[in-house]
Amino acid sequence: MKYENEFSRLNEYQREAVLDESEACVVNANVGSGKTTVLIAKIIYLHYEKRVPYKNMVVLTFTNKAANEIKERLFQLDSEIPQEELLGFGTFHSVALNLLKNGLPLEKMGYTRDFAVIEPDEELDIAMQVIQEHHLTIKYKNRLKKRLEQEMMSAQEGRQTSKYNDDILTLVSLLTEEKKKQNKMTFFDLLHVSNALLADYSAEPEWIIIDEVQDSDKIQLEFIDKLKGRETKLFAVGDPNQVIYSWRGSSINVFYSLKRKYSAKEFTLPINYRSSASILGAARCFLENGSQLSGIRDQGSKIVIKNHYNPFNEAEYLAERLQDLHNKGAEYREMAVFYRLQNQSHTFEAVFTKKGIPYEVSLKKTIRDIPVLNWLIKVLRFSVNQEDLSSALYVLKDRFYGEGLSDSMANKAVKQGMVSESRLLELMLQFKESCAGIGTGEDLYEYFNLDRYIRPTSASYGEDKEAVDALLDIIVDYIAEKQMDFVAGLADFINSSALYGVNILQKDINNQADSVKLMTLHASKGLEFKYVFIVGINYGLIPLQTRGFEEEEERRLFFVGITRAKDYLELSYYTNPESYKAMPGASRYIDMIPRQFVREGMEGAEEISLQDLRKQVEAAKRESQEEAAVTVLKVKHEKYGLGTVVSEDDDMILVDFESYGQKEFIKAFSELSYV
DNA sequence: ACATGTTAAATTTTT
DNA sequence: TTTAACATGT
Repeated sequence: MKYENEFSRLNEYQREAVLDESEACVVNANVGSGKTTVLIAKIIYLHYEKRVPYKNMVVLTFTNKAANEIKERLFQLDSEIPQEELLGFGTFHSVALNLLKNGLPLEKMGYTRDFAVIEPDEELDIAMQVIQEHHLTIKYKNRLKKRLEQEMMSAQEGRQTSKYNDDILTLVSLLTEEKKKQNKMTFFDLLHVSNALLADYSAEPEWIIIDEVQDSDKIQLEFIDKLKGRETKLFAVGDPNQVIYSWRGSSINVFYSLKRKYSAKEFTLPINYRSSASILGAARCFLENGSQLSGIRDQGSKIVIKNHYNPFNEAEYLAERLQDLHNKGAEYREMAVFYRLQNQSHTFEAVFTKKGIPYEVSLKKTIRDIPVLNWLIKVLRFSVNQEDLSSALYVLKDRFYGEGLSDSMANKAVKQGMVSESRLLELMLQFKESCAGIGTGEDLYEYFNLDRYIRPTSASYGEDKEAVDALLDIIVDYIAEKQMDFVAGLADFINSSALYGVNILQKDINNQADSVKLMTLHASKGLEFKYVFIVGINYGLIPLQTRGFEEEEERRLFFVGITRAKDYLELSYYTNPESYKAMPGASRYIDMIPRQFVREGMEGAEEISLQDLRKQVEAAKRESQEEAAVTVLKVKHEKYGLGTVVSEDDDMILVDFESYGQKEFIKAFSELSYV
């Protein structure tokens, strides 16, 4: 039988975990040790050997990508699995959504079955409207999103007081009511409402299987607990060394507390198949105390440590280096550049574009990032749900698209039913009755008379129309494929687009394209590349210097980064980081790597010690300072404008500004750029 | 209404 | 360090 092949490739550790019979079991899987392989093998084993139907399993992942990977593997064995068998397979949020849509008595929580899922920004819009309507006093409104998130979390933990003396608690309860009234749930609400309802109504799956369990936050753990019936068995895989999202609510202890809570048997997957011995040797220095990590590959090429003068220099060097690798036969898709902060990508983008190196920046684009689509989605939201007043108000009040009504006019039209104030409002209100004849994207476009409302005279018209056409086509196709009634299908699309995203810009997600990947260390989790370059390893940047400074997490983040590399790892730092966060010179993390795994400099076999490298760096620094002393250095500052450098040392820089006079800055914090 | 002093926060990101 | 919002004073 075909499925048995899945087991023959497992090593003894993996097989032991898959064949295990205990009620609850956690797998402590080292980086690169075949975590997903074991998880999928377990599912296949349960299904084919133990005859557990897929619909009796709940398989929880954190990303849609991971969920799709698992489902795809199952389809490879049997392409005929019906969709509804796999409703329990997906992210925590999508599984919760399916439970709410198909079973849980959510009327008890003040919702109806056709509720809508909203993104965080939309909740913020509603919150602002609530604040305005009830004349609430809220401090730090610019950080409301973060504050709301915190308040929701602390309400979850039963805390009733807030840090500031304002109406935030009133806002939270009014907002909760308003969301119920408008029949909307945020991502948080999906789990929160599910948890509340699961207390009385147990779904009791036969098995709960969890991927990357170390990333679970409080509410997700509660979801697992509520979902788990007396007879439910548990299988969870994770790696305590890869906790990099504790700032989002996961904790390092999740793995062990789960084990204790369910008296789970623990298995370990110790062998890393991914990386060369040199890379693993370095990685071991960044492990949690007491963790083991063994590999099976040979030494491989040593880790290269490079020093560059500044980010621009580095980008120029890297461009050449990558091109060189490519000329020698390596594919661009096997190469990746990791950095700590999003905005570090700009230098690379500019230089790579100039040099014609294909690249892709990993940045998620959602519908909300494109203003015209953000507006259009709200038009559709109100059209299918007339309780959704906040969307209607947004649509009418938007200054760029639609009719651009004033606050009071829009309120009159929407809340007091003065429909004649707005043709667009009429169209939205009549949509449900009039949409019978709509079959194509163009029909939808025509119905709402969108040409008039997306500003045909504006410079962005062409681009906007293209985006609108693309989205409308995607919507119509989606409804056709699901064979749903038009209105219901449209509502379903809006929900799933919030949860799974929509690929409007196909070129952004084309994984087949042979391009270098640029991403933050966080985004690199779960991926692997033949050649990995980690840049900007300066103290202050890696590890990032912050106020609530948790070095442990930064160390794990760096660990995640270096363990992405299969064959070749290159680390670099700047002499002049040109960022107020970073200090000149190598981060401590560079020194932590044992010399035996390191080859310094690129050319030649002779090894240069770290000491020598430091001397070189010092020399380069001195050189550049001497240079600075001879030639007059011009600098630019956002606020003070142009100026010349009067003097500088390791820490301070004194600048004479043309229109301000002299001012001294601490180098590490000043936002000066050389011109 | 405007001027001046004080305080908190800045980053990573999936759904 | 820098910024924006908040707090208080005239």
